[in-house]
Amino acid sequence: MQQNKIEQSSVVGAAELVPIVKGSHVYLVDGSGYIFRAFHALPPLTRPSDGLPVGAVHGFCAMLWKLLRESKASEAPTHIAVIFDAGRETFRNDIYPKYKAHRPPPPEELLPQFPLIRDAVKAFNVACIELDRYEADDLIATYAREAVNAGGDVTIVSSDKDLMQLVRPGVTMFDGMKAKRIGRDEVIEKFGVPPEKVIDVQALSGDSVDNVPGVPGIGIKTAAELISTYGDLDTLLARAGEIKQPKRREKLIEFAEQARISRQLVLLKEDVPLEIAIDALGVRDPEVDALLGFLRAMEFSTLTKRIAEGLGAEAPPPLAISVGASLKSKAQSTSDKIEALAEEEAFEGATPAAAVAAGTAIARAKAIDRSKYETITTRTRLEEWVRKAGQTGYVAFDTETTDLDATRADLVGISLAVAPGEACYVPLGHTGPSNDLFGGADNRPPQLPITEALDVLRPLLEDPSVLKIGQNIKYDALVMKRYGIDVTPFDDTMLISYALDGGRNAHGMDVLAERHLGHACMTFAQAMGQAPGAKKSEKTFAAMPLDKATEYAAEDADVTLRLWKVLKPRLAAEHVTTVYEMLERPLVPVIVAMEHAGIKVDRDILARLSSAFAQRAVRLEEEINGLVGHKFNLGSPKQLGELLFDRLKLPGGKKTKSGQWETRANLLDELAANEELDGDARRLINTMLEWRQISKLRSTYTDALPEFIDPSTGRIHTSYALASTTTGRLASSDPNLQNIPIRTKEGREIRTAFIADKGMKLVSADYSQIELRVLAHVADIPQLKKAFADGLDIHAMTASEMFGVPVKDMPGEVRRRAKAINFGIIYGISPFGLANQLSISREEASDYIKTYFQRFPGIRDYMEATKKHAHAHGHVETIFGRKIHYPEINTKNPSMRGFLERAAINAPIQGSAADIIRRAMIRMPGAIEKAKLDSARMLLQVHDELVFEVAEADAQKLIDVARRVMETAGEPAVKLSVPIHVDAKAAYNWDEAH
DNA sequence: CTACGTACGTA
DNA sequence: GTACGTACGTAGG
Repeated sequence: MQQNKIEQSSVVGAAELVPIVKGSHVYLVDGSGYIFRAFHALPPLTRPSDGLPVGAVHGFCAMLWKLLRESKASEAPTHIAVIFDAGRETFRNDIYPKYKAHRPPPPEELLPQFPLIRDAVKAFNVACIELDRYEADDLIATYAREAVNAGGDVTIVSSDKDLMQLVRPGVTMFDGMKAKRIGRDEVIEKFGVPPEKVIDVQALSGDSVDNVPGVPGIGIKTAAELISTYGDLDTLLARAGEIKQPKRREKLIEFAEQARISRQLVLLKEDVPLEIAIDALGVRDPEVDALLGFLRAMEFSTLTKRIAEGLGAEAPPPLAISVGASLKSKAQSTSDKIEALAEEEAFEGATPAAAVAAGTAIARAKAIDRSKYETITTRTRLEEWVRKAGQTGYVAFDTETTDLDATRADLVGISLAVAPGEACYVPLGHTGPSNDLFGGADNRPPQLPITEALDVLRPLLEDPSVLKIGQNIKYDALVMKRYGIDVTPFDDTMLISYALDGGRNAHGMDVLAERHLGHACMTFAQAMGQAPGAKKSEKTFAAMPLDKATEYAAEDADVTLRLWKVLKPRLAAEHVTTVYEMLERPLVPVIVAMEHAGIKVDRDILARLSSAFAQRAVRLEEEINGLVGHKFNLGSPKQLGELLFDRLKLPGGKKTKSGQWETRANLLDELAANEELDGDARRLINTMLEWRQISKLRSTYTDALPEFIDPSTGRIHTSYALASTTTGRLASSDPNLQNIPIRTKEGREIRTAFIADKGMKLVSADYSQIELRVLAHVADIPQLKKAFADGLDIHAMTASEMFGVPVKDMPGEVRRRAKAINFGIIYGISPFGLANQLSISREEASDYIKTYFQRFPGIRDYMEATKKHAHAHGHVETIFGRKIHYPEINTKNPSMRGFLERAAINAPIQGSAADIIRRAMIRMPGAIEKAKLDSARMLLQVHDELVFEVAEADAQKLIDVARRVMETAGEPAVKLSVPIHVDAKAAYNWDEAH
């Protein structure tokens, strides 16, 4: 959300084109190179309030500012761009697949800084450029060539030796960190040859970091000597036989081709198809508010001040309380405090543990007192609160509405909190108690008109320099979006808690308040009171009197702020900042957009199905009644169980733990397959199963879904819970669109009711076998990895390994069993469960498992290691570092322990897959925008599937984009050692698209 | 009206 | 054997 704002401003400035002429000076900054160098060369720096690593961001901002403002007039840039590497795969991998293959992933502290630096570039109103399949170096080479051709000068801001080949008349390099120019002489000093021969030297010497092979045994020194003697690489290779040293001669002859490939790898491409013309890179003034807002949000106070002065603007007040700083300056005066804050860049910060302690102390210092909250009904008081929040730099924020469903909720009020105990409530849509049929319009309490209040609040809620803190802020953001307000930037205490304590506790506000503040929140029911007569469903917040509403609403904001104080510092202390910043927080605006978009549903199709199902159910019911001889409630498992096992005395009955007969579908299936049963009994059971299926489809889907269609748009807006599962998966509700039927013919018909809008298509893209691929990767199983690399049928391969059956002409039953075992492994297999699934004996299942582990000992080792880790640490982790806690895993209760162990085995696999698709979703809007697919929107997520809507003509293009984003979603943090495959299809309804 | 168990839809 | 949400019947307030 913050990015959007900054992007807009840079787009505005991009309108004017400045052609390159003689005297133009183009600065091309190697962004990726700078990030790595700054990260390793500069001392680590963390944001005081939350410990987010920002050292590279700081170094980058300081360097960029210096370039823009402090270079000598003769060297001042007329054009400037910062250029980044787009992704891991480039055209060089087509030439040489192993190029840069051994690069380890960037360190954890660096990951959150990549997007921040892109934001920084935009905040400076400087063009931020990257292009898929090309490295930053190629873009730099291309821009440099264009600039020189047009008569301009070029400064490449980088110290990367790979760029030295570009130095020539008109092109120099500048080391942004050492503030040192690199010209022809410096290149000769480094390589022993002039710039135009650098690639020949590199082709010989290779580069172990980039995995450029070169010629073994030849380093830069020897290479330079050889090239100087023979003139260039081709001549050298042609005349290699003349070389005196025998070793060197042999190597050069043997590896001649490898040297030529190496030259191709190091040679920069000077004719990249540019998306942004060089004329569009003209230097623009920064947009003051956006830039200072960004710097302040990073909490660089000295730099903010310096840049503010340079821009002739007032420095914004620093964020009031960095936890560590406030600790340090406890007994100081306000002015001392501000002075202390001004030095916070030098301030190393309290230890993370001390920051946590301080935050907790602040949050708990003042008791929660509902009588102290202010009700705001005048513009002046509201403006005063907005000013206070602006000065503080953060504000807890909560909305009260008429409905729990944000896509249909109307705003009733907004509460704010700026410090523990300092909270207010702004009523906006209270109707007063409704004692009559007219909604009590006459009793409407005095309130600020909603449009006026929102006009005052909007600048605060959209202020890039003020952090808005919410508890499940997705809800509030969605409500505010419908009132035209973008809440940005934000933190979410629910998501912070989820990153910290997933598996330890739930993350609703009442649970968190109880756990972290020892406070029992006022419940909604308490606030509403037990007004007699009124039905609960008709009680909305709008009817609540203002005094009660203020106590309830302002308490929520107060509690949210206190929770933030307690929880935020823990992110850094417990090493999950990256999880929060990379997997949780950026997902919020994406989900808001998806929920807001909704999916079109054809009411008529559902209605038709519903009545067809109803007729069929009646027929089946009559048939059953005929067979049984009397009526009974088919929907009652209790009555059915008694009928089948007590009255008809059918064999094979099992009881549930509450002593009831079990009547689950797969049990009835087996019963019906029993040859000894008489025909009527089997007919009864089969009819019963059919009735259940049809009734389920009708009640859960065809009858229920139309109720969720928004009458004005014809679309269904589900709600995604971001913090309700233990593993990191999302959950969908109201309605749940993650369990729309697909397995049976009747069920699939329901999917045909999910349709694309006029002129549009639905695109469904789903990961193939993502969890098994994750398993192959994390457990490092050679056969599985090979099978995926070769694109084999993984279940057939498993069967073949286990039973020695060739894959060709394998009986379906054999493959089915192997498939069940593969799933069983993911679920933390047990003989009991496998036996149940396959309807075989426990002994047989036990044998299967034994055979499996003999064939894949690595899987057993992985499972044992996971269990051990869980017992030792109380948690397991996904490949992205998400922690899933199992505090009870050492319980003495064997069946419970077994359950938790299986869950702990499953969690890293399911959770890693969930993290991968989260990353894909986070990147998707940007990728769609970059591909100029304006018509495309992401609508749904079903664990391993994403559903989009797109103009018919763009469907194929979207498929390409979605597939690329999904298949590379783990990178660069994690590159799986198996390929990831995504299937995608477009059609006019969900059934055909899947 | 709520809480729980059972059944069943999805990945 | 993992992870969910919803509908329904039933027991108890």
